[in-house]
Amino acid sequence: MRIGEVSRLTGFTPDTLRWYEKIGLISLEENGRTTGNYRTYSEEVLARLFLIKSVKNLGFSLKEIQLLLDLEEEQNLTCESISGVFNQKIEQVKNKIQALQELQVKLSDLVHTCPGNCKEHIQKGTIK
Amino acid sequence: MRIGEVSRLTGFTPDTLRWYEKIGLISLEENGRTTGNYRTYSEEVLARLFLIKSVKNLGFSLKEIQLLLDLEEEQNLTCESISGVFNQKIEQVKNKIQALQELQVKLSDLVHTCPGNCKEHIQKGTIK
DNA sequence: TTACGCCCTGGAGTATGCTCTAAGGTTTCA
DNA sequence: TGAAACCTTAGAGCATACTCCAGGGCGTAA
Repeated sequence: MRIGEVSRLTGFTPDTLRWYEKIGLISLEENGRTTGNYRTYSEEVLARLFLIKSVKNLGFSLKEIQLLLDLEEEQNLTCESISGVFNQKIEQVKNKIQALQELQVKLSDLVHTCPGNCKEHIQKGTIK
Repeated sequence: MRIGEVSRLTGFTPDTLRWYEKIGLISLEENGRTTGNYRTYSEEVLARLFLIKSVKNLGFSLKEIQLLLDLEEEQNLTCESISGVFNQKIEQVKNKIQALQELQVKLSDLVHTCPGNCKEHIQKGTIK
């Protein structure tokens, strides 16, 4: 399978596929090129790309995805290891939500007390 | 007031202060240099830096801060204009919170149904 | 054979907001 | 006078995740 078809199947652009290869997220096998030097993708690599895609949609960075792929490489992709990684991400997400909620409250307060208050606070930088 | 003192007062590093000047977020007056070519900061600029700092803490990008500063420049920093800008930001924050909450649910579901489910879903990229 | 689509490479550019470096000039204090 | 602290500039580098480009080669169908 050449890069164009993989692109259509996965939704990643050819540029992105080449990029992922460059940073080591995927790697083509020894025989991963045609005589004309075109990349060929095996079913395994395709599966890995679908993995990357779905985990990416869960908000994981490429670095975090790499860790998950390393686990798989080492045959350590167990329930426990997966749960560990995911729970960590859940914590991160929770923290981010909380920070944003606090921010929302602060912003709303500012807007609601705006007349005779907001502008001065902004100009003097006295928003806490 | 020279850059070092402004740095101590505002918490911005000298590099950051020079950066803000370069991108036009602040600008020193005509007489904003000593004979030795050192920057001097007026009280107005200092106040503007405190403004920048507090608005930055509310999650505004430098570009958004620039818009706010432009309003001030044009004497249009009224309750209405401030509320407009802030309400827009509140919307953004709300949307981000919602997206993260949905993500959290998805992640939690995955972890809770993990045994006999999670690994396969991950490997096959069948997480919805 | 030729046209067209697909693919290759290395390298630059994008956005955001700094941060660091090199190589020098200025101020201040003892 | 000399050291230490402070300041100057232009330009490169960082992190993230691509995206685009130029200048070429490959594959296939008419």
